[in-house]
Amino acid sequence: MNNALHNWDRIVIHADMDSFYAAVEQLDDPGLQGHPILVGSNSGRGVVLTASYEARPFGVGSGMPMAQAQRLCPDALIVPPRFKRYQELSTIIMTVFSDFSPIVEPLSLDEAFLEMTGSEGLFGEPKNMGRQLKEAVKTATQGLTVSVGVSGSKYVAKVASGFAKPDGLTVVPPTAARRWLAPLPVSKLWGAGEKTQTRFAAMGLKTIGDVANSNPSLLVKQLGNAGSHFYSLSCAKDARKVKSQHTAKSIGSEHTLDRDTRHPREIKNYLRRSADAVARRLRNKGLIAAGVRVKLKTSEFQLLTRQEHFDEPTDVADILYKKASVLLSAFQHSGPFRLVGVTAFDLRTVKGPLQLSLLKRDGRERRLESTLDKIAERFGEDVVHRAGDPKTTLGADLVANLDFLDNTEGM
DNA sequence: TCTGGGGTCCTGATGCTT
DNA sequence: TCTGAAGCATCAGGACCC
Repeated sequence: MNNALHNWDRIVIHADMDSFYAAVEQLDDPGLQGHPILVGSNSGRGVVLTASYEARPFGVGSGMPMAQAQRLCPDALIVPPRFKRYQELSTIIMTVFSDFSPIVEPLSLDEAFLEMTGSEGLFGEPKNMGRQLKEAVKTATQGLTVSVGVSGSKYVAKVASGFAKPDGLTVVPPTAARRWLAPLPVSKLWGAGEKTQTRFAAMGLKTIGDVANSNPSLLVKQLGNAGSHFYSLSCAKDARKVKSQHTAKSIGSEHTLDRDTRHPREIKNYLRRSADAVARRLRNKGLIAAGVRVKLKTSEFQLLTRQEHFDEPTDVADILYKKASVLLSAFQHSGPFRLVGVTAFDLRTVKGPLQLSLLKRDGRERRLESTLDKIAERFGEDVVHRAGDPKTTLGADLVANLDFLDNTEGM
């Protein structure tokens, strides 16, 4: 092993595509290359999703209202997003990542952590790992660039990947991490947004080094548990593992209205649209929801929520909608509202939802559970998931003929 | 100037159970 | 049977991230 590796207990890579949506648009349409472009909706109340690097010197960035971005950069071309295409390229990129490590934790379509500990034999020292990863992504996507950070923890790797964008490669050995972080502003602490930064400022803490040299018990007193979290990060201590398994905890759909409204009928139309979208996504992912939450945003940007559990988990749009409509009447605020949303939460994997609801009626669900467990044992979970879908032959069979279940009792 | 949509996690209040 | 405390679950809201 290389001598330089003696100080590396862990090797973590954070890879982050450079202005991903905008780069994809420029890749697919060479006429856009070299021009400032803004990906996002140009209508009504849209914001910039991604600005190309040509647009950024004008002060334009993600999350900025489109109207404001256009004023700052009048020559910019506005391109509506094509999420399907971004998803396609994301799949290619994640496949490249998985060629480098069996443990990949995607954070979004365009970034991920890779656990690289123990792969020095394959890819050489950390810097070489980063170089090869960048090259592989560029080749697989026919030209997209990725910025890569390599260090001994997720946090430092993440800060490092953003250090030399675009097309950067920053390697921070674990022993140098605390020193490397020290001069950076507190805004680089993961989880410290605007509010927290204001509180740090009030405490006289401007840099990560200031936080690392401060009194941790004072931080806890001022910021609660987050105080000790930020203190650990500032000292480059972050033992969180890279996790390849991700299970969704909630699925939501929300709409900002073209104009604010206080009319229940209009709001219910949006509830219906959102409930349909959520139910579709639940079914696509083979999930059912045990509860639903309604979200309203007032004209003054106050966010209000009401939630409730179902008697039994569901993925049916109509049930989501009906519960959401009931919740709507529980809000004290009469509007007007600018945003309406529906979120399904407390998600579970489908285990024959249709059959379960049918059998619940005649008290046979426990038998079904054990039957499905047996099927899973013999044929794998995937078969059980497909059995839960009435569109499949197996699912249809199960639904059509409940006697099948009785006959499989002795399986 | 005027603030999207998809999420996650945390905290404090409240209510239920033991 | 009543009551208070402790523990836990749920809910609403806030903050944050991409």
